[in-house]
Amino acid sequence: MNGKVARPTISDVAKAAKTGKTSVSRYLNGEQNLLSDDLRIRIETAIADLDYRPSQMARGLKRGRTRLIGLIIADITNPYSVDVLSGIEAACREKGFTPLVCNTNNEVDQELHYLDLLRSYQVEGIVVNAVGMREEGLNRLQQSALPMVLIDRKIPDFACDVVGLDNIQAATTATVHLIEQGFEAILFLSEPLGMVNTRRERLRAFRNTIDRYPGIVAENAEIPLHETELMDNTLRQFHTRFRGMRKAVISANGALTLQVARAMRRIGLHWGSDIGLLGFDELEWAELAGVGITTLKQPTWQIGYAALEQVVKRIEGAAESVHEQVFSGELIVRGSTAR
Amino acid sequence: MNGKVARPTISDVAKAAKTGKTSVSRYLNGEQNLLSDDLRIRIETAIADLDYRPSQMARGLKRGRTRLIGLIIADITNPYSVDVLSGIEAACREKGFTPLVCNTNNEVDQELHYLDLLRSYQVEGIVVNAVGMREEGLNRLQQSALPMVLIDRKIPDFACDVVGLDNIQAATTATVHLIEQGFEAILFLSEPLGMVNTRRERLRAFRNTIDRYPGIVAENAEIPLHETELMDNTLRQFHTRFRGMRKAVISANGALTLQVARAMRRIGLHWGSDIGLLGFDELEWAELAGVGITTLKQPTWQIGYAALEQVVKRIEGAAESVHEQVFSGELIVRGSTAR
DNA sequence: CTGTTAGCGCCTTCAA
DNA sequence: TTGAAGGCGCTAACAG
Repeated sequence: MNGKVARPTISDVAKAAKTGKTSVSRYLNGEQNLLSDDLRIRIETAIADLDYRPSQMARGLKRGRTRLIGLIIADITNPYSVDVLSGIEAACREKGFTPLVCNTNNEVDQELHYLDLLRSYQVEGIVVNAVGMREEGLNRLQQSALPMVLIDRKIPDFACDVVGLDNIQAATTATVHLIEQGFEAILFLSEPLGMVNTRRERLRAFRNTIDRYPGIVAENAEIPLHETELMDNTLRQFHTRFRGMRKAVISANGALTLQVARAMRRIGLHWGSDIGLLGFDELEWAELAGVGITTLKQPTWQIGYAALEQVVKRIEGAAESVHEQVFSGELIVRGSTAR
Repeated sequence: MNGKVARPTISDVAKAAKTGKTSVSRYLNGEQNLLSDDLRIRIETAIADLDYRPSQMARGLKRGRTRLIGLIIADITNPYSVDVLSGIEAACREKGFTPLVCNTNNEVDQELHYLDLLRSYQVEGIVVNAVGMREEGLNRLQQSALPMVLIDRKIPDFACDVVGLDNIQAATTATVHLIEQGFEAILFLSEPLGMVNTRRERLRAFRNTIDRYPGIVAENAEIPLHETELMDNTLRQFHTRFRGMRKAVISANGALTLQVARAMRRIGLHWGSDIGLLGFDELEWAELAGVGITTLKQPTWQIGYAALEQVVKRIEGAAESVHEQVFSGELIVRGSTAR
């Protein structure tokens, strides 16, 4: 009466429906029109009776199609990633794939580990929001020749489909906005640029834009996320150095904006009055923080969705050359950049 | 030169190492001590040369052990869920399991869909943060007799291991804090109670605590997350009805706290001065919102970790009766509940 | 329209 | 210490 009841197999269904496995298999694979009504109904009821579900393991083994897609997410704690994930998931559901989510916690080691894992589960494609992934990771990846698309960020020296924000447009929009609001000295804050193309592109667009407006001062600084002292000092100095001018800070991503806001709190700088503040990435709490923080919102969900669409295209054999897809950001103006 | 290179199989390795598949299999399964040094080395290099990875699909099929654990998350957009997830992941890594993350988006349909999916991938256990899941879902679950543990919230009429917050302790701590801070009328705000045990337990503990302090007024209201008007009115009324008394609001979870804060903004109520505010769940922006918001922080990561440990125990055959594990919350005091 | 058969890649007796 | 053979649950020829 107790003990593990073995899962019913296709043979059990065949037996119960008094037919062969092939017909059941056909039924399962949508070739139902090839079956007589009678047989179809028998199979239907047998499946229902036994509460049968085909084993994806066996299917995957046989067909080589696992319908699995690997997701490598740099930091699942980041709202950006989560929103993207959400878009990917929706797309997966629509296309009949199942996402295998791997959180690398911003550690390159984990990235390698998960890459292996995904291969061993024979995922049909991968969507990656990479942290580091150089050499080793790249080699493994290229060997496996798996359909893959990058999100947000490119990997240096690696030609691959990418989906992300139109960094030029976004950074330009943000910068112009600040200038129009009358800010005269602007500090672009980012995490260390490294080889991260998004950071570099945003910074470059920022500088290019400022160059078009003589008299406006452009500065930039690279600050690791948790270097609070460096952050405090940088802001303090920027503030005193341009005393008498209208100043503003652009923060290159959401996680950093949080740190900037905290730092301003600590050193008693009020955004909106003492200093302007504009951050990339929308934050659910942006309107609640003081007079509100102006943000540049990315269409995160769409980015995720598009990324998955792109892998699926590749899985289905699209052979076009490397495909880059960018989405425009949207400026959401709040008190922190008011005149 | 191009075209898909077929993944190497165990046979390829065997061939390359000039031996049989059995030995390779033994090598892979840690029975390396049974192999001669010579053979072991040959296999080792063959594996490295071919960059071979055993197919989990085939393994799963053969042994019935997929090393897959299904995670059903009600809303991946919720920071609570993400933190828990993060703990689960860490534990998975340690125990050698792979999480299959399913986001149900708070939809019962999705829950059923994913339950099927997980079964079809033959996951060995499930960790669930359920939304609804009644009848249908339950039946399917009970039939499958899969090791399972619930997170945060129980499912009515379903005996199952649970890991979550000590709601009584937490709600009591929160309530006592407010009373000690001199608040005389306290409104407990939650989403509709429904059959959600966490909401009910928190509310009950709140009322029980207040009962011990004569003269303190306790109220409560149920407000769906996005009913902004209802929220506004409820707060407004509460505020005017107890004019002249020191009032505070407790919000039963993080998502709701965000809505409460927004509503207070809208109707011009300032937490910390006009009214007290305390929310369950820590928020990364809690210190940035006005004078700061006092929160009751859950050890989310630990909860996730513990949940996974528990499923693994079950997978490995623990037959103890239903196991409930609760963690204490920690009050983080900020400006919103100052005297 | 329907059934038989031969593997997919791996592990596990069983025999050498 | 090693290898050969069978089968996990399923699909895809190939016959009827």
